[in-house]
Amino acid sequence: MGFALWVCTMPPHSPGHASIVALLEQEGTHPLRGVFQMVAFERGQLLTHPDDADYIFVVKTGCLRAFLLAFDRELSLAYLRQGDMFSTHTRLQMQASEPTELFMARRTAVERVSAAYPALQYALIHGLAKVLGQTMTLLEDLAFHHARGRIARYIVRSAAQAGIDLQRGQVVPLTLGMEEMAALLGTTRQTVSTEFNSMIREGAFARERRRALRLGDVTLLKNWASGDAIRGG
Amino acid sequence: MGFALWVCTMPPHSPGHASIVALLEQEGTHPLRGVFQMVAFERGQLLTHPDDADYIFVVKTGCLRAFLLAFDRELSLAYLRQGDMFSTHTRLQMQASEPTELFMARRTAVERVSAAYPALQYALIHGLAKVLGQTMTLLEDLAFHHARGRIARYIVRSAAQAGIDLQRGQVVPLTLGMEEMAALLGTTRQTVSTEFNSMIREGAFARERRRALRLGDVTLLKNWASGDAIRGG
DNA sequence: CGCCTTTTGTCGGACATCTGACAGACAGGC
DNA sequence: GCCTGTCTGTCAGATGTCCGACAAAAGGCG
Repeated sequence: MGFALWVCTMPPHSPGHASIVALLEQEGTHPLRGVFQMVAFERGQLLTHPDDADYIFVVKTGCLRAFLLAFDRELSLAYLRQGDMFSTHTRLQMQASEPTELFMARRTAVERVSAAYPALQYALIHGLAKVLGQTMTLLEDLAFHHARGRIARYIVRSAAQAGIDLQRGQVVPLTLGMEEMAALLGTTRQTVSTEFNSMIREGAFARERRRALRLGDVTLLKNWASGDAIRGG
Repeated sequence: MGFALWVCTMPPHSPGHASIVALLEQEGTHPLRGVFQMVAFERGQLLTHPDDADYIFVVKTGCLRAFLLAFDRELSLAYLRQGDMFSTHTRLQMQASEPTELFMARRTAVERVSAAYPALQYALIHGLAKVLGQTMTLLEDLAFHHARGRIARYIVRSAAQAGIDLQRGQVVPLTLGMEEMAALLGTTRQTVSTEFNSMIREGAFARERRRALRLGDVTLLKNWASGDAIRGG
């Protein structure tokens, strides 16, 4: 059943994630309910365990931010939402970026039952692929793009995730504020704010509302997203 | 069989990798030999396939460099050596950094037989974990450390991989030259060269020979590796 | 509607790194 | 031993970003 082979190749945004949540939400004495417990987190709360055990979790509602932490800096790697599955026992910190409910289970318990539930395996691969994909994107951002290029790439990704074509007049919802965007793009909120407003002044887009923008000259955006290498920023 | 669950938790440098190469090297009509073919690459040669198919490979001899490519910049993620298994169908480019022999198989064929060969699954997890671990290290380098810190961390890792304590007088072999080190640390060879020589002048180590150094004041090295955040470089 | 908290915008100076260029050292081949 | 190719060392100037600080805007609550 070498589904791990897919980790390297699977696109992160595959459909069908709600099935694992539906499976775990079933009432009664469903066997999985004995494996997973539901835990709630407030906004800002970290995912920690005193015994540092190895848990697998599924996001039921809300949003978890996976990030690296060093000194007093944070680098966000991914935002995990409903249906996303991942592990606590990594180098990554996890924090609820809004009120969040998780299904949690010890990894050893999940291993015992996973062969009988393909949806579990599918969810894990999907979660891994999502973080891996975002990790590669982040590496490209940090190694090859200046701040403006990273912002442009984030906007293009946000449009794609919302199923919106890159055309003048379209409204692109942004799920992150300035500070969160800075943490995801590996820079500071001052740099993001300054650059973002400069891009608006150059006509690439306009501010529609707090967390949405209306596209303007999309050629500018595309050029910044693709052509803006560190060379000749 | 949820061994994919281990991807998140497994330390990348686990023992026992030679077993997969020994298995694949067996003579005669061993079933795996029908799945894997041996391919040789010259130094500098890229791993490409005209049909862009999805292959799994195991390094038999030599070394493959996995890297991201953008414009004319490269960012190395990992050097795969004997026993390391990985996939061609990722965003990563692969290049032989010395003459190299691989066992290669189509992913679909590997999936059909992997349940019968735990060594295959083990090798894949190990390969994934190695690249993942190195990816996290690289993200920490790029996001949190200046050039000097990255060099110090690379030296500390090289010492650990060679089983050498960080003590004055010890000789640490470095497997990479300046240019390769720069590509692995996400900077330029001029920056690495300038910084490396400055670290020598400050007494952290001395040049033993072309690709080895003799440790000096290891407190300096440790401080640079751990304390040198982007803040207050 | 006013107040408080949070988020965002902007600034000048400091710092880290990149860049193209050039020169020297080293290794391998003839 | 010489030549060539590769690798390494160094430089000055340019560029991008960070930083602490301060102010303004926005949102939520009573």
